[in-house]
Amino acid sequence: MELKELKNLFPDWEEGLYEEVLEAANFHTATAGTTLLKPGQNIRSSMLVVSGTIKLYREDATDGEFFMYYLEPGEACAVTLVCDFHQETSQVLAKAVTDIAYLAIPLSKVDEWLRKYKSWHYFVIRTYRSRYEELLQTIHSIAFKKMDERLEQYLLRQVGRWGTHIKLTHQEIAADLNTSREVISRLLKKMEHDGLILLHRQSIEWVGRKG
Amino acid sequence: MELKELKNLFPDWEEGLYEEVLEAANFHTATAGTTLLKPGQNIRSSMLVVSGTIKLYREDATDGEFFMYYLEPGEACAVTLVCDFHQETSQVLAKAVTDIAYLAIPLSKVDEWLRKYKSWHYFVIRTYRSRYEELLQTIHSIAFKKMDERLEQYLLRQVGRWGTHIKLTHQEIAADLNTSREVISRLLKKMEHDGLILLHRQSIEWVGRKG
DNA sequence: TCTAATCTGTAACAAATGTCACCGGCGAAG
DNA sequence: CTTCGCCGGTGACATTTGTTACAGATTAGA
Repeated sequence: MELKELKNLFPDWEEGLYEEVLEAANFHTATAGTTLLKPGQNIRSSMLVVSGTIKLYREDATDGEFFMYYLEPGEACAVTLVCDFHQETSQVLAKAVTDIAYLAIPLSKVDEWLRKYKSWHYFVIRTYRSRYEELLQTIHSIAFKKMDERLEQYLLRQVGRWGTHIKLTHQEIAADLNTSREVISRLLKKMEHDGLILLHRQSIEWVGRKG
Repeated sequence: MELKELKNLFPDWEEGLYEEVLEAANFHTATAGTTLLKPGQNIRSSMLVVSGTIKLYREDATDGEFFMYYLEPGEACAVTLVCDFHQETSQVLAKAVTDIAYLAIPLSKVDEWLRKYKSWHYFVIRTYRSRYEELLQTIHSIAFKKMDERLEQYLLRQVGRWGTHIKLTHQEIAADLNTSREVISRLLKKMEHDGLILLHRQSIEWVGRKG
């Protein structure tokens, strides 16, 4: 992990901070599909994503899991950043969507830098704030939108993230939107009928709105 | 506002912080029903609740408003605490539910103390974190629970907050749960039938589960 | 007192979503 | 090649929630 690369990923930090991070952090890699964080697990370090994409779920014993958000390069996991304030074991599941690389920061350092580096402090707050906004957004969708709108929004985000060729099964989409596979199949079929998408096996192609 | 009272409300702060807060803060009061924060309004100060209860809504131009949470004495509004990092005007509506008293802290001080007082920093983070947890909880309810369960949960929280005599109209409850009055009436009637509550005019009495 | 507004109850219906049953197609493992 | 499991499609139906339309009851105010 090079200094230059780090500065690129996190452009808003102060000078001394980069060096400290490089020194204190452990560089890790993992292959697609790996579970990075299990619910109930004690969190000892925080994650800064270097490359790849991570998916975060909220786990619940009774009702299953709930998709929270993606983590991308240059972002940090808000949950692990502040989870030690009460020694809590956050009920979160993190999975690598692609092959990934990340820096693991010991929580003691996270804490130490808060006082030492203003930019780190802001980074933490900003991370939290943006996640908060995202959650509000999600709530808004669930509370006010119907499934067809949510699905379209979901697909559009996938397109923005990985291009017009969406490699997801109906099952996976249904899981992310907390509904059943049949409902998704139904709505996708309708969207195909409306010329928004093309349905292939294991994948969907976004062709957008005509006119 | 006395030092002793302040220490009581916010027991986890450092010594010098109390004095600074007393000096920098403006003490305000407002009567029940007052709108304390309008969406789009520029936020110049953060609120620390001294007495009474405040209700926070997320405002949206197209789909109306969404009830977020209550603010109680000893708590701070997470939204106003960090809203200036990008000069944003958060889309939030705050209303006094009861007569209230609060301290208004200039945002410059909020920022200054972050670096000066570790306990203040933790206070801010903790505030954010607990709101985050609460949002997750809310999402969970909306995503997984049906209306009857949500209603029961809602009523139970009211009971915990203000006692078994719930002074709310069906209309108000419906607004908080983003549904229609008729649905609430229907479900309440069923709950009465099941012996959970007694319905009066303008109010509901919680009698709990038998056995 | 009379009137208007608000609150609650309810029936009937519409729409959205969840569930069940079953089918055929495809691909991986043997 | 055959079998098995996952993927997608689809129809029928149940359930939940939203909507419309009213009616009676209570309260506030003129």
